[in-house]
Amino acid sequence: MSRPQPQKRATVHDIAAAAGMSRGTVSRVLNGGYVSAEARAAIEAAMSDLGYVPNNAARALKMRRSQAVAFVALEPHSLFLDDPNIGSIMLGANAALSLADHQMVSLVVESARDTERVARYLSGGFVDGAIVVSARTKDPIIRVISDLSLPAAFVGHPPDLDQTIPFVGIDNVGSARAITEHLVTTGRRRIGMIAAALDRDSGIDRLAGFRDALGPLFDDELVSDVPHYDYGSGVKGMRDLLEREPAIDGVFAASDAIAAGALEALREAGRSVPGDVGVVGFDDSTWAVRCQPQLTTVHQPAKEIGSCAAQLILRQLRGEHPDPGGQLLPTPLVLRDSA
Amino acid sequence: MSRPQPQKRATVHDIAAAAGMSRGTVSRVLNGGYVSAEARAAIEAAMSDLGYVPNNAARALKMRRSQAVAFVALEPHSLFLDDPNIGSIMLGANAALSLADHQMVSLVVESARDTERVARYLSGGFVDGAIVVSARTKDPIIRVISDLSLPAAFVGHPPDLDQTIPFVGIDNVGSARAITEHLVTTGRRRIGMIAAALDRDSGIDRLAGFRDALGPLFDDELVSDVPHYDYGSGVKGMRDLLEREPAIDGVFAASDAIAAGALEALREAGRSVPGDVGVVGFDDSTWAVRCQPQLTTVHQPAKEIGSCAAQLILRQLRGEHPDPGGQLLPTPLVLRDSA
DNA sequence: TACGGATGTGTGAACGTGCACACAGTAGGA
DNA sequence: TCCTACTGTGTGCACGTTCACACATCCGTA
Repeated sequence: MSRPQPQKRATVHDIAAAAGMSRGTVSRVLNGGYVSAEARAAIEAAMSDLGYVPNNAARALKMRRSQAVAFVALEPHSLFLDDPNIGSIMLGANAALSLADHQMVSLVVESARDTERVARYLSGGFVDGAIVVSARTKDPIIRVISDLSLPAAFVGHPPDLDQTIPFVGIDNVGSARAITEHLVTTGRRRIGMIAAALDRDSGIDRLAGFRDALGPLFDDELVSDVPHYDYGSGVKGMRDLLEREPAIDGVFAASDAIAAGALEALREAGRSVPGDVGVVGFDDSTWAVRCQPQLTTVHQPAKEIGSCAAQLILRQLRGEHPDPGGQLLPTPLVLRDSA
Repeated sequence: MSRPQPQKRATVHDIAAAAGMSRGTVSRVLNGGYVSAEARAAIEAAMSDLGYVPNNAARALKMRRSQAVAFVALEPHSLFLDDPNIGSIMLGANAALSLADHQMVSLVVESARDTERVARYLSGGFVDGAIVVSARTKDPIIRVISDLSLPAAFVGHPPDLDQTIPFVGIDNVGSARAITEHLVTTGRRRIGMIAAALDRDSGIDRLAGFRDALGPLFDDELVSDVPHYDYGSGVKGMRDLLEREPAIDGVFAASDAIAAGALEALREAGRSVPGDVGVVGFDDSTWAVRCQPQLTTVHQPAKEIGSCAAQLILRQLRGEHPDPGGQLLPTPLVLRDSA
């Protein structure tokens, strides 16, 4: 009696009894099959009378399908702050799953406690698959998914641990190379980078692309590395670069938020953009159009990434085995005013 | 054969057989009860051997408890853009639920299609309760929750439809009054407001508080209303106000994002802040410290709001009936440089 | 000796579904 | 006339779990 039972709800039995039919017929009304018009009418009347709603838990148990897919956001705290794209990725995934009549459920993992509980949740039959955002290689969630062979898709970077899990992302190296080349071809010569999150693939790859594009022009002294993809880091990073090389005339910021911070630091220092210094960002987030001047940047197709990840799951649920190589989406350059 | 069955997983039966025990004993190992040391050891060995994970769907069916609580975000598209607090609210709720060993699952409702599917999901026994963010009065989700008498809590504004559902929020009227009074007491005389979202309670209440605080100083001409709580709206709203009243010396922006936009418009117009014009915002979001000058604003305790909503659910799950009046959290003024 | 309580274990039923199967009636063709 | 096909309906079982109950053993005490 300590735990009050939730109020009793109508079941197939109840509406079968009310309609004077058997459970089987009710089931056929719900799931298709031969049912006479009168029987259907009687049953539908009973259903709306008693306010019947099918019990998903029972259905999932029997069918071994829940029609739900998890969207697992690891370290969301930093994600929400650093990456304005996470919301768009979620909405993209939701839209795609929605079309296939699947429910997306987002789970956030902040603590070790969360990790364990989410692992239990994923293994428990409440979801048919999982989209995992920004996992680190070592993350225990990956092991669980791998052991369970739960249909999964990774967003952002490949799960080194299990090569059979597909992923979707962008070509960070190529995109960074392309936007850096834009700085070069517009005549910049002393080009620096504010590199962030060098403990993640995205951070490492953007730096690699930068170095790649500059070739002999590359100067180790002109790379300032900051911990996060955020505004504050941008301010700090830019001040740092200005101190090291006052003659700097081009900057590649590893994210739009960082670029926004860099603009602020440049304004402080009395440099004009793009006159004295050309600045480019990465993400094409809301930051890009908010800045003064608006940012030239790399467009991240966040919505498409989400929907692509969803497709990877749906395909696995249909029994297809997507090629494990992973999928890279195009990232067009967006030319605005900052470089 | 069109739909491949997910791979067969170990059940209590399997591990009972492997350990030479009965299902009952296995259940007792999992849920507590009298079990001898040897039996426990044998069963635990079998469990790790076979990689056993309990099936939540079956447990939920039998127990009528899923240990999961939904976090329903209505119109998340505008939320993610407008309200930087939604993430913090989520994390606050998750932390509180996590402590009670409940899984939070976020559901996103964008389309009519989503509404229906989420309603089904909520009624289906996959969750024990629901936290609903920013519902409008007419939202069909409210009806579903009400009909089901699913334990629920609303965030942000009271569900007019069903007064038995508790809510948690802030005193928008009082907070707006307080911050407006700050403008008055610091000597501003021609004070305007950029009011947003006048189709929501939050928008209406903030305007009411503003009017309240000004009393005879209030001038209808000095209110510019914009659709959303975002940066662009702030720029537009401020330009509008400057045109109507060039002598304006104080502005209450309905959100920090709007305030940031207003600062931009003021800079364009060559006004200094706080010298010529004092500007105050609302939310104490990341915008507040990013701006130049940093914003004087109203602190929204987003994390606490989330955790408070979670508590309201947990309390209902324990069988208590929280007073339906709702709960308003304190919103301290944060004095920075913009006014 | 007999009894009550504590400890340990097995068994059957139920949670609410969906599906395979069985059955009944009708119609059409060989 | 019989066999088959199609439509419509009812019944039993299984999904994997928990819980109530029955049973079994051991101990201390009346």
